[in-house]
Amino acid sequence: LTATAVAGARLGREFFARAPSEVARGLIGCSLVRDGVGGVIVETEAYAGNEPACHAFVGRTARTEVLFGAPGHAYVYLSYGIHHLFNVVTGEEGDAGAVLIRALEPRWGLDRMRSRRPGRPDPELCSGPGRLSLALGIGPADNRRDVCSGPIALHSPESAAADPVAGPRIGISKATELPWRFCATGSPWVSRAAG
DNA sequence: GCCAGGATCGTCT
DNA sequence: GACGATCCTGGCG
Repeated sequence: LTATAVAGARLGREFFARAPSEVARGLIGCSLVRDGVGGVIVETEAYAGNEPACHAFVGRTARTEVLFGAPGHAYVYLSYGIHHLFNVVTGEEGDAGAVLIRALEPRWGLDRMRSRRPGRPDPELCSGPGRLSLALGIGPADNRRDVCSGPIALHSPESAAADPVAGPRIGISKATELPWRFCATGSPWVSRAAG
């Protein structure tokens, strides 16, 4: 088997200029690739500026400013002092929101992923937001980067996929009632089985 | 297989 | 000075 090129079109600014929950749902089945290394998105979460689980809920600060900015830019932040989590800013400028990419089905550049995560079996390469950042080499220097151009790219699906499964977001303590986690139906590559 | 606990640091009060 | 949008390890059964 040979890895094939990404088939779909690169997502443009307008794709991200919508409510975070719509973008999160729409990103399931799309691909995320950085410098030839990446895979198919199988798990996302939406965060909106008007609900307390979102970092932007506290308003504009040095860290959250990017969330209020133009859609289609990366928001990368340090979680628990250890892991860098990759998000894409959504909504019109001035309207804070983002989508956290939580898991990928690894597809391109597997050898580079494995060398970045020595000793890990393939199912653990990208099955979590911290894990996929390691596998793709995403770090703090990528914060605010435009994903509509440049080395981090998102592409539309090669073919239409089944509707994602929606459920509560993981690892948060506020606004847990919102069903804003989306998983590809039946995918074994998610960080946890979909509810 | 499951669960409890620890690592580690930027950001905000 | 407290708190995480997480991950890994080790103990136990």
